[in-house]
Amino acid sequence: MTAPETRSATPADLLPKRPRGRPRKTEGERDDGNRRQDLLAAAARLFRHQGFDATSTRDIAAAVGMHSGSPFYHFKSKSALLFAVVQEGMHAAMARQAQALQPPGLTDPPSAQMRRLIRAHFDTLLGPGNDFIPVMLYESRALTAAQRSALAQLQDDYEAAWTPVLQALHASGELQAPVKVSRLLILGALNWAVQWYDRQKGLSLDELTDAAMALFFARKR
Amino acid sequence: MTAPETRSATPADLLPKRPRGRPRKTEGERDDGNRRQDLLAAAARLFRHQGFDATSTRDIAAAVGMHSGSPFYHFKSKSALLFAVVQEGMHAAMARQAQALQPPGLTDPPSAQMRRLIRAHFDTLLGPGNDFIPVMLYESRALTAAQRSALAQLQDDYEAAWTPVLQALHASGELQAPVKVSRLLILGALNWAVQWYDRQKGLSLDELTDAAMALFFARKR
DNA sequence: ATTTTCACCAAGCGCGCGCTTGTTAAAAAT
DNA sequence: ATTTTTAACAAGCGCGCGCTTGGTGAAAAT
Repeated sequence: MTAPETRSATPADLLPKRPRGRPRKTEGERDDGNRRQDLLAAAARLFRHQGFDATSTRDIAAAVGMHSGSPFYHFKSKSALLFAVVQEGMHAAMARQAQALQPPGLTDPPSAQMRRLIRAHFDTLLGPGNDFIPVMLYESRALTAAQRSALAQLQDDYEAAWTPVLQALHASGELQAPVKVSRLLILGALNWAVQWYDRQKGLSLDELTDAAMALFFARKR
Repeated sequence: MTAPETRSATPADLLPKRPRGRPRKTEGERDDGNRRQDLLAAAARLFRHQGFDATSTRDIAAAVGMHSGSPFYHFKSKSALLFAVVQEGMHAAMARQAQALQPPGLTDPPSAQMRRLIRAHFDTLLGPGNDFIPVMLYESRALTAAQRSALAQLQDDYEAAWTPVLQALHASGELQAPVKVSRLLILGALNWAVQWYDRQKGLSLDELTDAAMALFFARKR
């Protein structure tokens, strides 16, 4: 009889029995590391909904049909896995932001640029399946000091893009509060939406963006 | 030789050796339960700075000079201790809010009422030694379902006070976005300040309140 | 045909955690 | 003077955690 691990409730007999060894690399197709991606996605989902500490590496392994030790082949520690999640999230967020700011949009009025920045931010935060950034916002305390400062660099880059647009809005009188503290308060208002926004509740991301614009910026005279 | 507990690094010999038994109740003075208060304050501080899961009940006991099992005399579980912390925080917050709204302030303009609401909220969030509400905002996931719904009731009461003031500001044109989503976005912006506000950094709570008012509300014409 | 590499399984170690149980000393009540 | 109550100590149990180590079958490289 094959003994289950320690006393787990997930006996080996019930697992999908994936084939061992190398996966097929069909016709030069780059299929490399897609189990790693599976682990990242599962970890992000679990970290988001139960928190980092309340999620065991066994939970993550089970979610992708592995045994408890196997994730450590792909990530050298649980915290390295968390870091990979937040890094992935930030890279996606910056790609989405770059798309929102790319020409020809750079030439239209500051308020239109701001609307696209906010809309992109909501996509990143609240779009379907986007668990990576919520995890970053609420679980990064579990990172090591080195990982946290690497993350802070990415966050600075992301937030820096907001400053020139806010300065233009301040110059035109549409933004009445100081630029620096405005950026902090505005991003706070947006980030907090993770706590209450529900996609099924009839408020679309476009409507939410409209509300935010109306709240923060005066109509031009 | 008195063996230390299990393998702890806190041998009984090094603890302050508090007197056992009942504390003195000097001349009818109500001194009851002030060790319980010590535990609450220590737990709030530790929960805030290291998170609930990363704080052991041994940490909390050590912070008030107790042995590891003693906190369970005052609180029947770690999560009950967390609940007591957030409950205490909410009661203090509502008392501070009631003071901000008490007559004769109720008769002055909505914008002045709103300023006092925001200022009171910042006191609750960012005032010195106020760890209770930050713990509530970021650690309530560790509560049981029953505790969470009891907490939600208190939060609803607290937030309900904002609605009539926002409605008045909307009616006068000072608030341009819908009231309901405005309340969510505004409270988000304020709550997020816990993440970045630093009392030593030269921005006072009054200045912060000014900035928030300028950001959210248009000057009356 | 043989060797090497990859991606996992199988088993379990040691540690720190929340919490319990029995005891004790001082204060309060009788 | 005796009993009861209070607030803690002393010791440790059992469990689940992160992580490790050795093995193994299939694919890839030679």
